[in-house]
Amino acid sequence: MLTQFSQSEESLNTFAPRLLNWFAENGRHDLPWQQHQTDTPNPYIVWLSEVMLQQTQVTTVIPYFARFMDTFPTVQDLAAADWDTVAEHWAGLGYYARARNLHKGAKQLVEIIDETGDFPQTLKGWEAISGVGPSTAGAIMAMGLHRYGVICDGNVKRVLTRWAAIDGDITKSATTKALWALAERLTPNENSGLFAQAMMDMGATLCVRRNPNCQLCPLQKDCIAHAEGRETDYPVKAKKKPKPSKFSNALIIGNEQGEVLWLQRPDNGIWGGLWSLPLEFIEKTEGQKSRKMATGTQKLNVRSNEKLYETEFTTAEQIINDWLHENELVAQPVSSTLLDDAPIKHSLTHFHWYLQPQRLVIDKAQVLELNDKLNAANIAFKWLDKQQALDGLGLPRAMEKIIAI
DNA sequence: TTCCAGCCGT
DNA sequence: ACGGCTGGAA
Repeated sequence: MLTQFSQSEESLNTFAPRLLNWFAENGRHDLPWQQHQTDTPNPYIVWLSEVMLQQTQVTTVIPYFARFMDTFPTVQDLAAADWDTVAEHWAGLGYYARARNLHKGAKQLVEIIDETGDFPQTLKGWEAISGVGPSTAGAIMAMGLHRYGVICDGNVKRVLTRWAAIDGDITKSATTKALWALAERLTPNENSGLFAQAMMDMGATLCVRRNPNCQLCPLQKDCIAHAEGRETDYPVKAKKKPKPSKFSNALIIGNEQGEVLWLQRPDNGIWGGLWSLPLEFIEKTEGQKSRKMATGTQKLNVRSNEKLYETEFTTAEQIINDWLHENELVAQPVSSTLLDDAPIKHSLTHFHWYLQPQRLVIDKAQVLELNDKLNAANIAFKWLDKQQALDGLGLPRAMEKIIAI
């Protein structure tokens, strides 16, 4: 079965040489993960940088990459590290499942290296590593091993949907398939690593989402979207649903030494594996806030739709919320201004989150009681002052915002 | 202030 | 098909 492409054979055949020529003369060659590149490619550097770059821009990744390479110069160093050290290095980059998969992947890689003497050498071998999917595996094959590899990430999809006027929704599997087929058709057998870098660089610097710089583009003469003046109509994506809003109290529970209680979040869900203040989900309806009660303790009127939020309590938060309620302890709102509450707004993938810091100081006996309850449930927790928390814990940005008040 | 991109796991 | 985070741009 011959796949049909909207571009001519001539255009398909000259795509790679035009792009490679542009990259050689105008591309970026001094990114940190490129500087480390020599005639002997380093799969560790490519794997680490590609995972960091999966959902994050180059300028954001640069300092994180430098710090990772400093602390974990080899995959063995990363595999041997404690999770908390890895989390602290990743904190702020977001999508923390990437960090958990990276750490797990390092252990998988070390096991393979111990068995075979080297990193995986095949696409399938890399795709078996946690956190490595088809595009990252292709990038590692091409740039990390100097073998043949095809990438089809967001940059590539933007370039190709414009150049070939592919107007299917790129979130649909049929369109994804077509884009991969085109990417494979265009990737040269030689220098697929340079080609991958060139595609990503072109997409990131010229063929950008808004105001693409078509004048400098080596693909301009046969770009269908450009010919139609419809560059920004591509790529086609389904419209997004509006995000709902959620409201939570972030409990700053202090002891008499001025230390605050921190909880490690479970691996799944928001901020998985990082540290957070205990959260107390609240429901906001028609301007009224009502305190959310954990299962089994509700003495207040329970609304019929409250179950929607129950699963969002972690076990630790249920214990703390129950204990506070039993002891009739109520935290007081902390305001950045004297006059009114100023919740921290934090937007996540599919909802906006309003976090209201609330403070409460408990005495020595209460601390011991709470510690006992958390220990009994095997909860990971720490009492730390602000600076200790900032320096020693992997904190999500939202927590940094809260303790900055 | 609001909107948006982005790849993998489940 | 959906959830996950943040910084940058409009």
